[in-house]
Amino acid sequence: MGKGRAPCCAKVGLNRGSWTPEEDMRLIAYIQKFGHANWRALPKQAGLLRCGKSCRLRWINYLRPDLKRGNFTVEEEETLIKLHNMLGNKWSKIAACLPGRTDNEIKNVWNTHLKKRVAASAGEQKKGGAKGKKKTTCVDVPAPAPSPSPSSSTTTTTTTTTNCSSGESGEQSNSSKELEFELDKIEIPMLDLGFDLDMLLDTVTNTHCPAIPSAPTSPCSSASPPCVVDDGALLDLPEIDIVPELWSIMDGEGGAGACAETAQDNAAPCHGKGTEARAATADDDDGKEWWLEDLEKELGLWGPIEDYQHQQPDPQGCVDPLSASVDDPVSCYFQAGPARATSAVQGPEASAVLANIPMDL
DNA sequence: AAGGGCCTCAACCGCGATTCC
DNA sequence: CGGAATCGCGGTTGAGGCCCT
Repeated sequence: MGKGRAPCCAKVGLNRGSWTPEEDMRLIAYIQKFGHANWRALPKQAGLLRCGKSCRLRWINYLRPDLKRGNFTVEEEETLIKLHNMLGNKWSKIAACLPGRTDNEIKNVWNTHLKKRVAASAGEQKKGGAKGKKKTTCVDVPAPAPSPSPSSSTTTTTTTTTNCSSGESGEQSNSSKELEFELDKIEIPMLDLGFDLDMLLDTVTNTHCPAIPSAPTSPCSSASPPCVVDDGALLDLPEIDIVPELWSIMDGEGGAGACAETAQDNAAPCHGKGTEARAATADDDDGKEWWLEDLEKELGLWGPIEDYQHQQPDPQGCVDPLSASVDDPVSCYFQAGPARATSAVQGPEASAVLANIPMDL
């Protein structure tokens, strides 16, 4: 645990609060080009007046192209309940098992909906008499994790598995057998999720969900090619000209001067442990459509999808002269969709997508 | 129609874990 | 090996929207 923690963005006068479409676009464009090998250096490189943490959060929770949007399905909710039963508040682990959902989203859904629902149903079960021993201890009543699990948070991390098993709560300390044992006890009716409990187990123990169908491939997994849009063809992102004092302040405080250059130097950003995607590489056009449409709606850019579908023959993706003029990089990007936008960004018309990013960056 | 309360969710904060040098 | 830098996680907050009275 480092002692020299960098100051929060608030302390150096960076932007906070809601993201503007332009900021989103900058972030997307940058990550599409260079990945996110260094979150701390990223905002400077991308010309964003945000701290790296904020950028990371925005990308992971909102801009990532492989995100699902909209309400949780019943299946997802059931899965979430089960996983929470097993893992407690390990939102990132749970998120790994719910393709397209973020830990933040899951946390919100749990806290706002499912917790109450589960508590209510648990209460009803109690009233109606605990049916069967297996439920009384395993229903979602988060219990403090007694075990000194190395990965557990010291704050209020809870787990629900402790009552059911040996007391070893950490997901990493649980053997598959133990988890299997847990799963056997879970009473929630198993829905047809397209995967079975073994898959879930695999998921839980490996913190990712290779077995779950339709899970978006993680473009940035260590097994995947590095998130370089076009290997060897990285553009030099122009230096941004925003309040240089700010960056020097940040560099000075964080001693990140050396890091500041890393993004550009990284020919293969997002390599190694990167688990967040750059842009989805899956050829899922339907997925792109909803992703695009939803994101456009979010950013107030949405128009009938047909409008640009007709124009898509243009390989650059920046096409529709009416609703997606190249003067509007945000619109252009979202109309192009994640994968398409990738090529759009790197193509000759990259300047269109990055129009608002100073080209001398 | 207006006001107030409730709910949702994006974003922030702080800290532990991990990696780098 | 130890310290620094960075990442990632989980808890919390607050603005905005929705619903009820």
